Amino acid sequence: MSTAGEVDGRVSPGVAVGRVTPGAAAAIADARPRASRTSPADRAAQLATAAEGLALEEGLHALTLRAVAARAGVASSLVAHYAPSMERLVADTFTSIVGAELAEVRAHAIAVRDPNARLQALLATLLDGSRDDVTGVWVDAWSIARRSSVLAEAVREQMTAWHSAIVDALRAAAPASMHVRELDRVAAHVLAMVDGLNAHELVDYGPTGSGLALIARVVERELSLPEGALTR
Amino acid sequence: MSTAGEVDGRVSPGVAVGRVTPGAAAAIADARPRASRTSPADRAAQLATAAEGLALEEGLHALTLRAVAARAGVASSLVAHYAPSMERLVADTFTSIVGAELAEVRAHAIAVRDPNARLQALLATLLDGSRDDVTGVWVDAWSIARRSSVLAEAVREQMTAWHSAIVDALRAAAPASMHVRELDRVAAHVLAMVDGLNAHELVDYGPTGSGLALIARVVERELSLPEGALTR
DNA sequence: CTAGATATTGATCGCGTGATCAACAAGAGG
DNA sequence: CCTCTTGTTGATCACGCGATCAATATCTAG
Repeated sequence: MSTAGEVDGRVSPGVAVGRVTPGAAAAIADARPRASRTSPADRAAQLATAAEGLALEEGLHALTLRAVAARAGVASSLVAHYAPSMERLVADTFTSIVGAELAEVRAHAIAVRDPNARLQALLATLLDGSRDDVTGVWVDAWSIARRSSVLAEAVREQMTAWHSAIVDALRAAAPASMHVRELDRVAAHVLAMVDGLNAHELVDYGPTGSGLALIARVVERELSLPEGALTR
Repeated sequence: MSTAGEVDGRVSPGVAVGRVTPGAAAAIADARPRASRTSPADRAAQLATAAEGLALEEGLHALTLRAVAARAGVASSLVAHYAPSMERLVADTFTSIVGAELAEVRAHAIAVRDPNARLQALLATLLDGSRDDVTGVWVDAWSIARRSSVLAEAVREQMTAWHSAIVDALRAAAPASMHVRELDRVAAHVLAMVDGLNAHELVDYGPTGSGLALIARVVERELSLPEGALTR
């Protein structure tokens, strides 16, 4: 709007209509059937799903207005309409993905009765390499979070949630005499190892699948469990 | 020069001189005194230094032709002239930074006579937070390596180098009865924890400085050292 | 002192990014 | 059936990216 007359790269100096005719330049943009009119809540959910899938498949870096729009079959301006900014979209998508993973893993672990077996299930699930996509999102997040305080905040929240999930699993398998402080320490140890080992596996470093043995060993000692209690 | 006539954003349809006059459009690009003519080796070294500084200060993501050129006080095309591609520049810069860090830390550790004190010095140096910039480069590298096999290869090389440096330090402090396989296992454990804890610290997660205690505890046990041997 | 070799440059291309906004159209309420 | 709210769109802007190449400027060998 305003400043009239820029069309086709050429400037027509005399034209000062006061308002541009936007369609005049005619560049094909999307060539897509118009998206059906939907309730804001549904559309927001659909865009979130598209963003999550994209991030899992291509990484957080792949979250662009146009890429998310294409995956949802929608104009890029619609994505911008629903997301206040890309920084927020990235942070929210991270939270959704990681939050869902935590809920899923937690549910999977809770289904196991025996505390030792449950702890083992939790650790094994975290390290079996079946969640490389989520691990990739974590690593992307640590990297991007250095430049995005919004994402950094989201990352800290999810790490705290994971920490307490690990503490829960540890407590059930630990002797009652263990204090909260000790459980926190062991949980921090486990979380650091899980994150480190997963980052390593992401670049195909180290013998695959050896991670569980490493962690199980130290956790068994810390919780005074018999050797091999967490590796069957 | 070719395809004539594009100047100032306007297209003069009739002009078909066969060759363009490239300078005609006159857009200010750099406004910088011409860089002194230098030997290729010196210039390459200077550009590498600029790239390393930039990566340490702003992350591997900040490595662009134009950013490196600006820091070196040189035209961006000169950077492109010396680097076969940005992917290579990024991988080489990563290798330089991390390789230098390893050499430095190694030298610092070797200067310590007592094996236990040396091991402690190594671990403390890795975790004291004074190398956040290098940690950032590591995290960026893990993230980018997923899309760059060139960088992934460089990352694996440096991880292997670090692994053996840690093994060296462990061996000196370990009982002679420990086998190579055990030392490898403990080193893998330490490396995973260092990387995990450093990633955590990068987003300000967790109590600062608690990392050394965590690692020292497990290493003392694994090497059959007296409790507190690595924490003074 | 000149001529050749080559280090360095500026311009340009084609593409991708986030953001913005008037215009359009589809469904809901009267 | 018509009106109005609002979900949706296309075009556009200003920017930054890696890469390429003819032209230029400088150093050096003869």
